[in-house]
Formats: sequence, structure tokens, C-alpha cells
Amino acid sequence: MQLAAIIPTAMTLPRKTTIMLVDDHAVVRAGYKRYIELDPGLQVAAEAASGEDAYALLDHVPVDVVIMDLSMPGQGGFESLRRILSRYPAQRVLIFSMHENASIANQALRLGACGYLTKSMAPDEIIDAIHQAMRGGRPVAPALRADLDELTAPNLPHNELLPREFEVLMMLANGENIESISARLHLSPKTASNYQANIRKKLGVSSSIELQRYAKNHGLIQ
Amino acid sequence: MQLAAIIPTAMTLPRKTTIMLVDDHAVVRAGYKRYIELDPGLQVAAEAASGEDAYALLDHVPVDVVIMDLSMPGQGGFESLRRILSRYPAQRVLIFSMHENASIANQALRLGACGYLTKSMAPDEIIDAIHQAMRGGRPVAPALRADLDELTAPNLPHNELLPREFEVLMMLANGENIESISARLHLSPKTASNYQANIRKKLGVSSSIELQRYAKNHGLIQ
DNA sequence: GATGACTCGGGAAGTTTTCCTGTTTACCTG
DNA sequence: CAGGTAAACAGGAAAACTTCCCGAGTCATC
Repeated sequence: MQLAAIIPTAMTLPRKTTIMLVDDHAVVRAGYKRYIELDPGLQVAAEAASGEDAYALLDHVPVDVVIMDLSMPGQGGFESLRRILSRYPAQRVLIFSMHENASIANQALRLGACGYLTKSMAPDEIIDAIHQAMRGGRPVAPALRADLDELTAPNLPHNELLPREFEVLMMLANGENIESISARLHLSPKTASNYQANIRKKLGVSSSIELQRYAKNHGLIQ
Repeated sequence: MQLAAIIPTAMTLPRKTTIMLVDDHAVVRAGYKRYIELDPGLQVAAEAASGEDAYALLDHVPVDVVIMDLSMPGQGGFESLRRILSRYPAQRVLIFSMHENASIANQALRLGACGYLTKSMAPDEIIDAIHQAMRGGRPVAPALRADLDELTAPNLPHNELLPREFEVLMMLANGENIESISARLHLSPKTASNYQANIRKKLGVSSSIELQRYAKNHGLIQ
């Protein structure tokens, strides 16, 4: 276990909010630290370079908020989050990812993360998010807010598809081309192509790659 | 143009090595800065949040080394690197990417970058790389060193791409469409489309989805 | 100053996509 | 059982995109 650093806490009143930084990139941890420590109410009490380390370290250094990257070697960020929360259900964990992806954010929040930030956010937004989390909020990167709402909305576009359209959608999302789809479904290439046009229109995408991304984001594939 | 910060230089002898940090994530820039400034011979003289800013800023703040991320909004890192080197051919530019991928490193070095580092490197390795670059070396992330050497032996199709083609390939693989690519690179949509045709031919793929799959299989994305 | 590698984009032909349309089948429902 | 409705299927025409071919411009290099 590599503990990157454990910083002794200087006790003050009122007690500072303590933070554990979890990121495999030392440079990124240093960046957070620099900003976090500008706020007199916050203190980086521990750092870890992996989810495993963080989990072990929490036993010795309880902190108010864990700030954790999702993409780490070893057991990934998701698994680490799951473990930490199963052992310390009340632990506040802020996910700090470089993926601006609403479905990943959605997954993390459903697993019990208390917020999802991205590296594109301005430093003061990040500081603000920490305070929000301490007050019981669930801060989410502004860029993802709208997408996330849409993701949880009841009537998702792909539920409006006709059965046949949905079937074609799944084949398209799996990377099949019109020719192969029309052959497998015994359709004229023309018909398959028309389905594709309707699907794209209903889903609001304009290329096969966007379509694939839509399917991935909504858990239809992978 | 948003100039993140310009730090006035305190003159000392011998003159410090001056550095410009280019990364769209303020937190990441702060991380570098923290480490770089621990070295009395190094000084962060400027920061920029995009390749465009960096290019413009170089006019006012010449620096010894530019340290630049590859994945940035606007004109991507490759295009920025190209422009900077065409205007300032002697400029040392260290690429600092989160992609641990020898092919990408290879392309960057071919374009004239003086080194390729990754965010997984330890802070002191990074500092060391800066000094190496100043002495005329071409530091490469240790994890990539072996792969990079091996790269020249088996000639994979994507290594036969022209620099510009590779750049477009990366954008296509990330799901960008011709329109967006031509806009970001200031090309005619016709040209971008022609690049796409050439790329598809050289890579032996016939659709955007196959192209994406190729990129994934060869570690160019994800 | 000639050569070759690279970049950029126009022209023309071919293909695909989009939008509109109509026919057919199946299935409710009064 | 007639009549409305939803779904599946596909053709035509116009628009968009791709492909292939070509030439021009730049730049380093011999």
C-alpha cells in the first residue's frame, strides 16, 4: 500500500472540513490541494493514489469528504466507490472525473456518490461543490446537469420507437451496416435505410457514431 | 483570449528556465506549477487554457519550454503544436498527455515535439524531463519507451498516415463529424472529407464505426 | 532549381440519406 | 363486420456525402 501523504491536522475551532484526495496522478492531486487549501475552511487530511489505498486509509484517517477520480488502475473508481460506501455508508464521496458523460455520472450518483464534478470545472466551482456536499447537497458539473435530467426523464426518445425501429436501432448500435441489417431482416436496403432515418430523427442524432453514443449512454449496449 | 496568469519574472543569475503551461484544466495547471516551482531552476512564466491562447501568448512571453496537453477543446493539441512550431521553429514543446499510447507519442514527436510525458509519471520524473529537454534531449515517458521503439518495426497501417491524416483520424475516432473537424482545423469540408477517404483506404475500413473500432483496437482511443 | 513529401481543395461520378409518398397487413372497437 | 388505426414495407426525387482523380502551393533538401 502506497500512502502518498498523510498530513497531520492542526486543530482549530470551528473544525475544518477534512478531505481525502484519491487520484493516481500526483500532479492532479497537487492541483486540487493548491486550490482547496486556499479555503480556510477546508483541509486536505490525506491522499491516496488508488481506490484500494483510499479504502484502507479511511480506517486510520476518517475524513468528511473523499474526492475521487473514477479512472484509476487496479480496481476502478466504481468498484472503489462501491466498497467504500458498503463499509462506510455515511461517507461523503465526491466523484471527480474527466469524463463529461451524463450516464457515467448517473451511475456514480446511483451508487451513492454525493456529487459528480469534472476537471473542466473552474476551481472555485469545485470548492463550492465541496461546501455544497457538506450541507447535504449533491453537486453536479453544470455541463452535465441538463443531460442528467434528461437521462432520468420518464419518456426517453428510444422508448418512442416502433418495435421494428428499436430492433434496427440495436443492430445499428452494434455497428452493423444497412446492407447487413436489411439482409438479416429480409428487408429492402431502402427500407432499412428509411428505418435508420426515422430512428435518427426520433433520437435526435445525425450520424452512426452519435447513434452508438446514444445507445451507450442509455445503457442499450455494453 | 483568456490569459490565465502571467507571473512577473524576478531576475536572478543564472537565469531560470521559463515555462508555459498549456492545459484547459485549471486544476491540472495548478498541479504542475506546484511541482515545477519547487525546483529553483524552473519558473512558470505563463499559463494558457488553450492552444490558441498559447500561440498568441508566445509572442508576448517567450519561454524556454512549452508544456502542453494534447486533448484540448478548440483546435486540438496537434494543430496547436503544428502552429506553434511553424511560427517558432526552435520552440521546445513538451507534450504532456494522459494517453499512454506510443502511436500518439510517435506522431507528436514526428511533428517536432521535444518530448512526450504522461500524467502517470512521478513529479520528479517530469521535472527531470524538463531539464533533459533543455539539454537537447527528447524525454519520453518510461512506460512508452519500449513501445515506441517497437513501433518502428511492425508497420501498422495507422503509422503510415501522414501527420495531418493522423490528426483527422483521432478526431474521427472520437466521434467528430466532418463539419466539426473542418471547422476546428480551418479546412474546407471537402478537404476534411478527402482526408477521411484517404484514412479509410489506408486503414482498410469502410465506415465511421469500423474506423472507431480500429482506433479502439489499436489503443488510439479509450 | 529540381525533386519529393506534404497539404489543401476542386470536379465528376457514384452512393447513401432524407423526406415524402403509397400499399399492405394486422388488430382493435363499436 | 365495417371502419379506424398502427405498424411494416418500399419506391421516387432531391440533397448530402464519399470516393477517386487531379493540380496547385509550400517547404525542406540534394
